[in-house]
Amino acid sequence: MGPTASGKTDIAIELCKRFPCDIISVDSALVYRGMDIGTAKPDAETLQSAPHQLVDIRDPEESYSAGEFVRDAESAIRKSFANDRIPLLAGGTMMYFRALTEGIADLPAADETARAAIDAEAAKLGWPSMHAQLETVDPDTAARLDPNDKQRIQRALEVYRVSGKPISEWHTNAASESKRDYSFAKIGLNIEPRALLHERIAERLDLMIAAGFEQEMRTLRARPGLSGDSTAMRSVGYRQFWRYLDGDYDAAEARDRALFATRQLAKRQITWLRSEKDVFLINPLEGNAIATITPYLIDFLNA
RNA sequence: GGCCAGGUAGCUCAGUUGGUAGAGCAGCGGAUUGAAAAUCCGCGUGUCGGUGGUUCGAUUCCGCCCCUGGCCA
Repeated sequence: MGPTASGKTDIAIELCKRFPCDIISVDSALVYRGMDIGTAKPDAETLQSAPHQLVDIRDPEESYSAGEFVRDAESAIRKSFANDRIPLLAGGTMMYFRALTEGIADLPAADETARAAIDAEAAKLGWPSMHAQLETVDPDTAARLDPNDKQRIQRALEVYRVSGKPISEWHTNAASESKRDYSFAKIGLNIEPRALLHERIAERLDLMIAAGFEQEMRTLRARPGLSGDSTAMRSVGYRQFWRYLDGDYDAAEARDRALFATRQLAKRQITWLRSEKDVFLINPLEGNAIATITPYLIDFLNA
């Protein structure tokens, strides 16, 4: 696990050459078909020689979620073990990692109808008012959410409306730990100092643009079911280039905005990483990363 | 060379009728339970271009100089 552009894919593929691993992607954007360049998805050839589970499993019009990920990942992990292989989870969607390793409450799934209704109300009344509404049905959740945190307020209201039960109650009730007969060796990748990560991010973004990211965007924009509000199109890079193609600003500004968004993403990922317990942290630029990881992994596997 | 407009935070700019200044963006820190590459919260000392002068006090007024842009030669 680690921030974007820290070299996770390369290291995962190297590890596969030394251990009998099955790579399972932990990435909320790689799940989408047709979003290849802007997500830095490994190319077809690489995927052929080093197959990744949970890549290209959704169309960009569809949604995916942490809950679905946990189910899919657990299923892939079981299959891998059944074949006497080692599941290697690789990616940067830190909430997915957290949900998988710490468990996630068994909550009602997303409900498009309820969300649309809440959005419509919020457009009229504003989110602070929706927050006040939440306070009357679920004061505990309202207390921990900022009145402007639309996404979480919406989710809390949605759960209450579709189930009649506050989300805080779901959380406390569903504390049942799923019993696992395996444990995780957490390997965290990070590049320090930050400026070095920023350089890699900029280089990679310019490579994406040179590789035809704009054409990929045009193809996506031609899909009738997609809009700038689509979940997939809110991804880093895609969001900024969508607006560029809308004519809101020029290509140079799109590139800059995408760059900023990527750095901000990396920062949030690093915040998750810092709070992660029992991580074996390495800097891929210092020494030989594989040589550092190998003894750690062997110890873990022996234990 | 002359005239005009500017030179204030990393960037774009606001402002101070003279009491040493503040927004947006960037950056940094944090939160994170089915959208998470999402969503949200917090953090603002910078020779106010330089130098003289007036003043109790100048980033603010005046002189000179430097730089940038435009117009005129």
